[in-house]
Amino acid sequence: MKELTKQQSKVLACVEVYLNKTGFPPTRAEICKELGFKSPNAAEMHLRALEKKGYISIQSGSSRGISIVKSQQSFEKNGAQMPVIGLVAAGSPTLAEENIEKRIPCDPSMFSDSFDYFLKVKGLSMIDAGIHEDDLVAIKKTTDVKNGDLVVVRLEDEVTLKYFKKNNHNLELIPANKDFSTIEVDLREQEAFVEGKSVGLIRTH
Amino acid sequence: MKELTKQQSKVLACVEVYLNKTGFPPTRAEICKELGFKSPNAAEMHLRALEKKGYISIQSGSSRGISIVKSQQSFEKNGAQMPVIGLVAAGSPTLAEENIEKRIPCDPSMFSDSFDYFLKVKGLSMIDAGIHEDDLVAIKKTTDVKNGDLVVVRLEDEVTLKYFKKNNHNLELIPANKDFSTIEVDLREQEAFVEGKSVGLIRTH
DNA sequence: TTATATACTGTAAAAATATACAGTATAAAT
DNA sequence: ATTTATACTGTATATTTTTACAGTATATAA
Repeated sequence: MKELTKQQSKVLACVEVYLNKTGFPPTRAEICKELGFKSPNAAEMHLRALEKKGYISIQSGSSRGISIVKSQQSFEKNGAQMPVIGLVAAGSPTLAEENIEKRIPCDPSMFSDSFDYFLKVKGLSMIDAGIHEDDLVAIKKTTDVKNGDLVVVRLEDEVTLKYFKKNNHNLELIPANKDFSTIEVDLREQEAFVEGKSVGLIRTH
Repeated sequence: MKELTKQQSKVLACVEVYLNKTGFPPTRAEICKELGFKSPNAAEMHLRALEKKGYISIQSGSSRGISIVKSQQSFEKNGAQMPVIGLVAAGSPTLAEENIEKRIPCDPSMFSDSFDYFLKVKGLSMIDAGIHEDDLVAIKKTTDVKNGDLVVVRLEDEVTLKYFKKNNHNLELIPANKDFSTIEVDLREQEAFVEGKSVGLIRTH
């Protein structure tokens, strides 16, 4: 495959980003706007070059008739890359780039319910539920949880993975290990934030 | 999610097929041609209905500005669908269609090593390794296994998932549950076929 | 010095496209 | 008997979009 010039590479990336974001390809004018060109012909020329080099194909006469033949990066591959977040002691498990340990190629719909990220398990508090240290628990971001759900809860600056049980203002976070004790929270005295619930688990052997 | 009428369903399928084939969405006129309508307004009305019901979104004023919000089938998935095979008592876990319980959308490279299928775990013999009944163990087809690997072995017509340990002609298949005992095989007297080894595990909560 | 390739601006026209409006037809519901 | 929902045809137009053409500028190679 022929090498791309710096500008051609930018244009290809622009098309891929647009496609990812909207689900359909950009027009010449939209590429121009994104990359700061002032003439649609600038985009046109780069697209023609990309077509000649085999990276895209252009359906002549069709609006937005661009399709990616060969993605320049592993970018927008086949499947999604789901982020893995460490169970950090301080703060909530956010999807900010600096908290992402790595990404795993898999489909967000691989479990019965969709999920948003993997949480890497620390400690042995859920071992009797077959959840080991370094297992990756698939978390769906939601506050809609029921008693008995395996949930991610933030208490102060501590994030924990436990079974959920709530009666009025009394919240119990129940471990699955007899050496650990249930965390009891009186919601009138302390706040607790439900970050999400587990919909599945994966482990690498 | 609201139900679709027969025609709306056809139009949505048409959009998905077109998108799969070309990489960009169809115009109203193209939908008409595909489905035999004679007025672009026919397509327009169906698209509006699909938008109202939440199946697609339409970027107003943009040509081909259709994006799929909720695919009607699991159709047009990009990623692979990995087969799940039950740990059948008789015969080896083959990939023949009749043995496949279902398929899970995920990437064969999601674990450190690639795998070929999921094996659905029966029984509690590996529970101390955190492997529960109905967990899906990702199996890589190989005979290249080392002592300590978690392997799928076939003895006669029995298939089992155990830890592997071999010294000369003495093979031990070790469970992870003190209520089960190690299976010892003298390879001079009985054959044992290594079907593959586990590279990971997934569980749906 | 003269090409040659890259990288654009600026304009304009033809073609593609979305989309509104005015109808028609049919089956089911009220 | 009349409304309501679905499912279209047919036409027209404003807008979007592609795409050709005529230039400009700069760096590199011959």
